[in-house]
Amino acid sequence: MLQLNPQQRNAVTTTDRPLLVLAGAGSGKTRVITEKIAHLIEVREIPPRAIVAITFTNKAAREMRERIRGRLERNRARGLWVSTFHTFGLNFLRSELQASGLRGGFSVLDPSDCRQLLREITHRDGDPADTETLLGQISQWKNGLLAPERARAIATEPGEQHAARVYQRYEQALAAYNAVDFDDLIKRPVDMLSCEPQLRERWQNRIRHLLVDEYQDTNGAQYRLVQLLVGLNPGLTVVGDDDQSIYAWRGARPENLARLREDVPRLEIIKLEQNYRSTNRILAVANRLIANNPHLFEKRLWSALGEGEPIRVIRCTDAEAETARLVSELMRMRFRLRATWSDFAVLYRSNHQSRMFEKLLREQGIPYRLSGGQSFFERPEIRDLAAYLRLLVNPDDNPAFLRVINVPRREIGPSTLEKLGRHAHARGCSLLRAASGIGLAETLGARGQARLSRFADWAEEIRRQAADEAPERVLARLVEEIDYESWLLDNSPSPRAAGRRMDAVREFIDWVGRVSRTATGDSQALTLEDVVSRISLMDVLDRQRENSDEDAVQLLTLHTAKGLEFPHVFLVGFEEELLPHRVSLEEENVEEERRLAYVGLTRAQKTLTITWAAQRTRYGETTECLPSRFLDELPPEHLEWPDAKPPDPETQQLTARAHLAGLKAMLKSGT
DNA sequence: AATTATAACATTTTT
DNA sequence: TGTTATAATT
Repeated sequence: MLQLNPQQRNAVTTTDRPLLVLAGAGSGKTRVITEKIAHLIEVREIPPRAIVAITFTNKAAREMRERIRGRLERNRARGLWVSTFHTFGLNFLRSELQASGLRGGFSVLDPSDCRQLLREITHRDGDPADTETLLGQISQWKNGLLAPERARAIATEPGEQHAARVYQRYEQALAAYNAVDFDDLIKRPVDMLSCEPQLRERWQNRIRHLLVDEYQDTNGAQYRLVQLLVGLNPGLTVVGDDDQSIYAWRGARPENLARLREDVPRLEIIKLEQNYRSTNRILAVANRLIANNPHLFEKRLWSALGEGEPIRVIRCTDAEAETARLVSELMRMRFRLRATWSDFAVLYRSNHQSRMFEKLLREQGIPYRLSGGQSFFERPEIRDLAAYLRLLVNPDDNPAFLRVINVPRREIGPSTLEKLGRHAHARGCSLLRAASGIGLAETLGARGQARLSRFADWAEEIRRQAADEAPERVLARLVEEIDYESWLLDNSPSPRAAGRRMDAVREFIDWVGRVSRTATGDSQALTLEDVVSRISLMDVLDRQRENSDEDAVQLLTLHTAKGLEFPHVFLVGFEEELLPHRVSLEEENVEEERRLAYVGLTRAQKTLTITWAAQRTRYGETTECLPSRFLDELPPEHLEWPDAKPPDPETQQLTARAHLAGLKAMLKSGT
C-alpha cells in the first residue's frame, strides 16, 4: 500500500461507488486489483466469498491468485473467487443446475467439436456453406444474446436465413447432447439472471464486490453479465485501456468502457498514467503512434525511468537478412548488455513469421520459447482421452461417443453407426444409450448389435467404478483397458512419435492427478466431473510455469504478447500489408492494427528495435515490401537508423504511394 | 478401408 | 511455399 501512487491508492480505497480505472500500458493495473482485494478483505472486512475477480485468461487468473495469496496472510483469501469469465459461467451453471435446464455432468464442447457438429448439420443438407463463417455468425448471435428464433426473425438475406436455421438445429443438437459451447457459458447465465428475479437477487446479495480486468475486451454478453451480477450494488471495479483493444474482430467491444459512464450512476473514473515499465523514449514513440487513433478517453503516459536509448529502425533487404540481423543483434546485445536470453522477445504480427527465426535460432544453438502453436489439450491423444472422460461423466455426449467408438478399433463401421444414429433419433436418446438398448438386432444385424452393446456395457462398468475412485486412477485404468499404448504404436508415423504421444498421455494422467488434488478455494478434492470441465476450458494450472524458468528468447505474436513485458524487444516485419495487415486494410481496420503496433511498442522496458524487409517471399512468390505507414507516424527525433539509412526520399515516396493505393482500395470497397 | 493424388487455402485466437 | 481437406485410386 505504501508504494502506490496517489491515483492507484485512490482506486484501491474507493469502495463505496462503482469505479472505472483507465489504466495505460504498464501502469500497474494488476497491482491495483490485487491491492484492492487485499484492502477489501483486511480493512473493510468483506468476507472473501463475497468478492469476485474476473479476468480473461487462465494465466491472468492464476497470476492474480498467486499475488493475492502472497500478499495476504495465510488463509485470509479462502473462498475468494478469481476466475475467467468462462470458468465463472461454468461454476454458475453448475451451482444453479436446476434453473439452467441442463442435466448434471453436462459437457462443454470446444471449438473443434462445434465445428464438427456444424459440418454434420450442413452436410446432410447438401448446403455447402462455409463452416467457419457459420461458426462465426452463430458466435456473434450468441454474444449478442440472440436466441435462434429471434435470429430467424431478424435475418434478411438468404444466407443469413440459412445460418439462422443452422443455428436453431445446432442448439437442438447441443440440448440433446446435454452440452454447451463456450459462448453458452456466458449467454446462459445471462438468460437465467434476466428471466428470474429471485435468482438475480440472490446473486446480487452474494456478490458484494466484482472486479473485472481487461474490460475493453468484454463483449455484449459479458457486459450484460456484469450488469446483472452487480445490479445497483456500488461494489464494481473495472480496469481497462481502450488503446489496447485488439480483439474487436472477436466480438470485444471497447466502447463498453464509455458505455459504463452512461449506464452506471455515480461512476468514478480514475486514470493511471504513470508507467513503471518503459523509458520515456519508448513511451514518446508509443504515445505519438496512438495519437493517430480516435479516443474514448484522453490519457498521456509518462515515466520516471529516464530518457533511455533511441528506438532503432533497421531496413533489411529480405526476410532472410532480417532473420540473420536479428540473431546477430541478439548475440551482440546479450554480450554488450550482459543480458540473458530471456530478456529478449521477438514480436510479430502472424504466426508463420516465427518459422525462419526458429530455424536460425535452432541452428545457432540459441534457446527460444514459442508461444501459441498446438496446445497440450488440442493434441489428438489428449482429445481422445478427454472424450472418454466426457462420455463417462455425460452419457449423452454424442460427439465424445463418436470420437472414441473406434479408438481403439472396435469394428463398428459407418453404416452401423448410421443405423444406430437413426435408432437413437427415433427413440429420442443418445447414441450410447441407444447402443445399450435392445431391439437393434433387426435393423443392424447381430454382429453390429453385439459389438455396440459390448461397448456400452463396458462403458457402464467403468462408469460404475469411477464413482468411488480418484479421477487419476480412473484415467490410468482406462488407458490400460483400451490398451491405448498399442493403438498409438499402430497409428503413429514412427515409434518415436508414438513414444512422444505416450509421454503426453502420462503427463495428462499426472495433470489430472494434480488438478484433482489441488483444493481450489474452499472445496475438497475435485471430482471427475470438475476435472472434465476444466479440460474443456484449458485450465492449464501450473504447467506453464515450469517452462518459464528456462533462459530462452521468447517468440510471440503481438496478440499473445499483451500483458507481458521484456527488457529488450524486437518488433519484426514492420511492413505495409503485414503490420497493418492486408485483410485489415481491406476491411478498413487500420485503427485496430495501430493498437496492435502500440501494444508491441509498449512491451519494451529498455530497448526497442524495429525491423522490416524490403522484399519478402509470400506463398512462393517474391514481392516488394514497403515500410509500415506506422513508421511515418513515429517521432523521428527518437528514432535511429544504425545502417545510416535515414528516411531516404525514395522510400518516403514509395510509402506515400502505398498510402494512396490504400486510400483507393478503401474508396473502392467502402463506397 | 487405407493410402495417395489433387486442389484449394493461406490473420490475429484469451475461452 | 507449405498445409490440409477432399477425391480418387488401389
